Amino acid sequence: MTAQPTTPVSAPSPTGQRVPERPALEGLEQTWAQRWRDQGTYAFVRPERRDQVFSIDTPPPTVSGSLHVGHVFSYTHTDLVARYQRMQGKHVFYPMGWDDNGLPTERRVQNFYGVRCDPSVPYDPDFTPPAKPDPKRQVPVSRRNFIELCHELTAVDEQVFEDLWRHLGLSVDWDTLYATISEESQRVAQRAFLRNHARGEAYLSEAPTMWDVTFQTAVAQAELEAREYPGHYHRVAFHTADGAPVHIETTRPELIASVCALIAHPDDERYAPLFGTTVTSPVFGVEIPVLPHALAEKEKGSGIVMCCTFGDLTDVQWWRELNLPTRVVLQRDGRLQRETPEWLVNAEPYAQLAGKTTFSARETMVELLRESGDLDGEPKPTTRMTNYYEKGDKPLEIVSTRQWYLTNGGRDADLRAALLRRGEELAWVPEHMRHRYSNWVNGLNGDWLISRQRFFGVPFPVWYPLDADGEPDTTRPIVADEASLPVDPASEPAPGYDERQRGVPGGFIGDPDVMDTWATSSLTPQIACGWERDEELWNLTFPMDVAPQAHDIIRTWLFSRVVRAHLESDTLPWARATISGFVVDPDRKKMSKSKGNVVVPTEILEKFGADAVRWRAAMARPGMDSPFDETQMKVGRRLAMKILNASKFVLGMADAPEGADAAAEGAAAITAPVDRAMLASLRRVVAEATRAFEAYDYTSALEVAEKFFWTFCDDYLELVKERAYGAQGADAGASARAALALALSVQLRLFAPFMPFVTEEVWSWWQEGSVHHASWPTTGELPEGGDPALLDAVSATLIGIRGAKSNAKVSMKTPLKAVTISGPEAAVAQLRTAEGDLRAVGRIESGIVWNSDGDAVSVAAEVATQG
RNA sequence: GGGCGCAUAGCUCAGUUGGUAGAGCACCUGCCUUACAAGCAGGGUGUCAUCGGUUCGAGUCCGGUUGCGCCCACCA
Repeated sequence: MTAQPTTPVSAPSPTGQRVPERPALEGLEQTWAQRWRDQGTYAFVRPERRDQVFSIDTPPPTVSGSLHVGHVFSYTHTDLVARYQRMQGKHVFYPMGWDDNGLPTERRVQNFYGVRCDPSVPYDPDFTPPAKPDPKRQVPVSRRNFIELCHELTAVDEQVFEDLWRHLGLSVDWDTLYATISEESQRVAQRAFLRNHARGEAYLSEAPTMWDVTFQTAVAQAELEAREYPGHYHRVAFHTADGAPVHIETTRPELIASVCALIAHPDDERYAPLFGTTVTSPVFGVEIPVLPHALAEKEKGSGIVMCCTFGDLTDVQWWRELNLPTRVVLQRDGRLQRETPEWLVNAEPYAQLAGKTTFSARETMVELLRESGDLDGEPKPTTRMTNYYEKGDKPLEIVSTRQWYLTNGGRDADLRAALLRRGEELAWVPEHMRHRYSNWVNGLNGDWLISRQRFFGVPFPVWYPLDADGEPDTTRPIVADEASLPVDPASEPAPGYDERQRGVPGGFIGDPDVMDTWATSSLTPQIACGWERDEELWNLTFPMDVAPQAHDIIRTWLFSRVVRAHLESDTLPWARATISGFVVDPDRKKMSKSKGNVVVPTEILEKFGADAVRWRAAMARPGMDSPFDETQMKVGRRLAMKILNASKFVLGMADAPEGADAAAEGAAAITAPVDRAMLASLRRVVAEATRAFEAYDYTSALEVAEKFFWTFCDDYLELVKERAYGAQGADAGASARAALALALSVQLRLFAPFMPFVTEEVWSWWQEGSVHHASWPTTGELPEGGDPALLDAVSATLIGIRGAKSNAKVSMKTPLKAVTISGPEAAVAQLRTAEGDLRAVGRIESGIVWNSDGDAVSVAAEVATQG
């Protein structure tokens, strides 16, 4: 047979759909994804009250990256909760967003098209990218051309993402799709910035900042990543006035031209005599003060350290606290400046360093030190941890620049305490993840640097007046009017000015920077919920109910949204944060492109089907990393297949619409004790699954439903099938059929959040509407009075009967004789009520001896020999 | 160095308030059973990392140790 899954070949059901003769998983995803799309199954319909809504702050994936199986798992986790809440009658506000703004997109566009942005190039309306991109010779294009290419490529990427999410069956409302670079997002980001600025929370400051020399932009603390970096300790001599050497150790000899002090611990007796005196630097002969500071460590290196502007963050602190001179030689492009610094006494050697990168300058400097005799011994190899931009591949430098900052508690104890309280107020799933939040907030060392010297991002809605000399006055920024947002100060004149005054003395210039991606994505609740745009939506959805994310993003996205909502609305942005773990490779290593251990989600979706992949995702509890294992996917696929087959069997059993109607008619027909026992057992399952879901423990909800389902199939279904066919008379058959139909209805709904495709398919065979809008099952639907113990006793008896046949290595249809069933008196009494079913399933030909004895049910029997 | 988590069957993991250790996978054996062979039935498998404490009783509670993972800090 090659029947398609929905080909009508079998008994008609009440809805006119039919149960296929050979149900199959193939094709279900396409069929149902299309139908959900056409019918707007997951559209958000606005109710009257906030408490009727469940709103989700979906993480907008970075579209310039690729989705891996970890995303599939974590987005599935959110969808499980969304579907559960929807079945509980909530109007689920479940938007999707694309994070397409920012440096990652720029980088992808550069590589994909072989171009780079050069703001000095004029716009070319007919520009076409090179046919064969050459990464070594990127074509310079205007800012506007570059941004056009960014939009072009993100549109393509976003379609791929959407296709995957639809394939996976995410029940998002695609009508609420947003993008972080969209006009509306820019408007929200600029408006929020203007309000922060007006309240003094956003401010401009000139300060040493972490700087990526490749991307030539400042980087925020949250984007740092410490990596191991190989280097060498160089033991270098400075000299006291009488010529005695003072040895320091450094891994960065190329910065000796930047040295502004030597520093030792105040208690360090070795160097105490030098405090207050000066030494001269090697090669350059600069007079350097020797100063005490508690941050110097006696045990590190020689105990005395050179402080440069700027080698590391400790240097910055010393420079600030000790009021040291600023002697910068390192430029923003990562090279030493060309002009010889005026403070060098011996200026001549500097010519050999001028214009070099730190790496070659270091080599040169070592040679210079060797020649002057100030290098003591050979450089010793070492490995240290160094800060990198998480997306960069060269160590960060520290340069002094003017940047926009947003208060985040890093410099203000009161704000920090308030944000820590927000972390306490927030519900966390799992609970222990709240420590990561407080850990991060307590470790902040400054405000949030939000400006980036890049192009594809939200511009600051700010201009600066130019004085008579054409110099910008950054102390008097001109801010945009809220009504004009979004605004691009690079192409629109400042309020009160004419475009012709741009760049001329007495005129204005636009702020050239853009906001960091996080400065926009920190506002996803505001963007999605219609802040200042749609008051009704805002009141219905904000603060949101849940913010799902992986644990790597607590310090960035999660924290930054808390900051924004706190500053703007004096509230948490959502009541609860749910944290997913990672999918790691079988060796428990993080998946990454560079390791080549990434699993591509489309492949596993094709191979096992969305329901199976979702099943596997649901087995990963919140916050738990889980190793990728294909064999686990097969288990999910088998469950999906079993649901199809068992459902077909149950619905076919009815042989008439009666079975289907029974679910709606109620439990009156269900009289057989074993039927009532099965439903009583299911009643417990419903209670437990509901309790689990309410605690966001979708894994337990699935486990309990699945465990019951296999018992239902293996024991109950086998036990009652002959009776259901009518072997024990009309009433007994009706009881079985009604119980089967009710149990099927309940179980399909229990599985619906996990396996939306297969449950929807089966539902369509015999029910009206979507199972995803059916109500979550309640204990009230299931009749009281049954005793689950009877079902347990039946299962034990069946094991005994089957064991007898299995031991005899005969087929299960082999008849039994001389059967004795033993067990506790109560169990035996219960089992006798199911005698007819037991005889049928066991093919018991003789009488049964009932024996009230022992503390467990057991069966003794002989296999009837052939002939 | 600071924080958090984990350690239970070959693998992945459950184990609720302390009361004789569980599931699935894998493996072995059998069965083409009228929904399902991508199926079904049956089968055994453990010094619960380690040391100590509390207790009549500890996988579970308390303290220490070891190992692993993650986050943060760490450029002399």
